[in-house]
Amino acid sequence: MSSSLVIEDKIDPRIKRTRLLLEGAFSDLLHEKDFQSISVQDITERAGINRATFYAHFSDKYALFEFKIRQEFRAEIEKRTLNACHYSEDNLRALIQVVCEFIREASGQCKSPRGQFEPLMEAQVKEQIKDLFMAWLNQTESNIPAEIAATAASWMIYGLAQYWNHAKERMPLSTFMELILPLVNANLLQNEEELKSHQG
Amino acid sequence: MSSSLVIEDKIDPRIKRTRLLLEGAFSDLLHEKDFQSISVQDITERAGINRATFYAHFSDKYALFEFKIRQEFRAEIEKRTLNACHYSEDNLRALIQVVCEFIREASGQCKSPRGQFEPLMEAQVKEQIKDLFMAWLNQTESNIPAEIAATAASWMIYGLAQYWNHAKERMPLSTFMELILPLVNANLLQNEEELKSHQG
DNA sequence: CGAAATTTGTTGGATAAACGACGAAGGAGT
DNA sequence: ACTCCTTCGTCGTTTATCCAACAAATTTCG
Repeated sequence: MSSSLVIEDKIDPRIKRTRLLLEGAFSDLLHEKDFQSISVQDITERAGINRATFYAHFSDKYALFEFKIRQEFRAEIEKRTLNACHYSEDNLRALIQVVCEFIREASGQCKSPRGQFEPLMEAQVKEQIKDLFMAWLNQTESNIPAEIAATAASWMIYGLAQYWNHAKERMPLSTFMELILPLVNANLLQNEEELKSHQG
Repeated sequence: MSSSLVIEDKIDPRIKRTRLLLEGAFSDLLHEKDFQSISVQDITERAGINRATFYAHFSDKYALFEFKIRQEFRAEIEKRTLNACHYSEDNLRALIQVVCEFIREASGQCKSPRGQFEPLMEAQVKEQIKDLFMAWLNQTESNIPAEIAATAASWMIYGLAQYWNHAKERMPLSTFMELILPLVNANLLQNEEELKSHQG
């Protein structure tokens, strides 16, 4: 059950505990204040963790935020075992759905998503989308370098998901999905000669 | 806001945290197993606390249980500020109500209350009832030693509350209250000469 | 019953967290 | 500009927790 992208040794329970408390406190605070006005003091105070201990784990609140985002997004991916499988249209559809719902959830849960919030989330989520595609595409040989294809796909998917989320009248996700799936797929089909043989 | 019966210094957050986790794990387990079959290992494992650390706080699971009971009962008392006031019929009524509801709650939350469970709870709760009466009665001078009166009252109240809780057809608490209040009051009215002057 | 497995307390050494203090950086108001 | 106040990072020391191991007690089960 270990992730294919992260090595998780048996970690000291104390570390798990403090990180969990810091994340929890941070989440709570994001419901109340906007990202900017939350101080490290606020977080540690709420968490019942000493301020000095915070800096033993994260360099600042941005690092905590990124850690949290990465972790939550990874959890969604792993819940559907997308990290343990290969490229297919079904898996791509599942991935897009995760991204859309993740963005919707996150921006719904926070006081003012538009500040520093979304750019930070964007960077982390895109990176993970890219990593996932890298794992998928590296199983094949292709005329286009995997990193290029993965980068393109991650930007496209995140951009589309954000567009969907911010739209004045947000259309049903299933409708949106059928709309964009051909687009995303088209870019990846250039690698398909090899893929066909892998999927049978 | 400090309790009149316990000195609570600024306590190391780590201590608070581990005790809280141990208590929580213990509560959870009481929903699943009966008291006897819960091991210290179960508790620490569930709490994410090292087993050795458990023994730094409690000598065994009985000590943890007693600590928990005392703390919860005290919380109920303090919530109604019964610890900060004197004897009166209203306060007595409130106290009896706390005891009855506390016993009902506790025995309702646990898998098999009748084992080691209730005797342990009884000892702790009676002791606290007695302490409370001691605080109430020590404000007065009386022909009967306060400790004697407090002991009698604590046994009587707990016994009546347990009777009420275990009855096949549990009568409404308000009914029961009016039934027993004269009884309990009678024992304390022997001290009333002095009390009258205190309450005006 | 007796063997195997589990739980129990306890220990010593390693590590994470708490604490208090410090100077520096940033903001608010005069 | 200035002071006042808060937050920020960082440091050294103390304390709580972790961990592995141990013998003793207890439970389980054949």
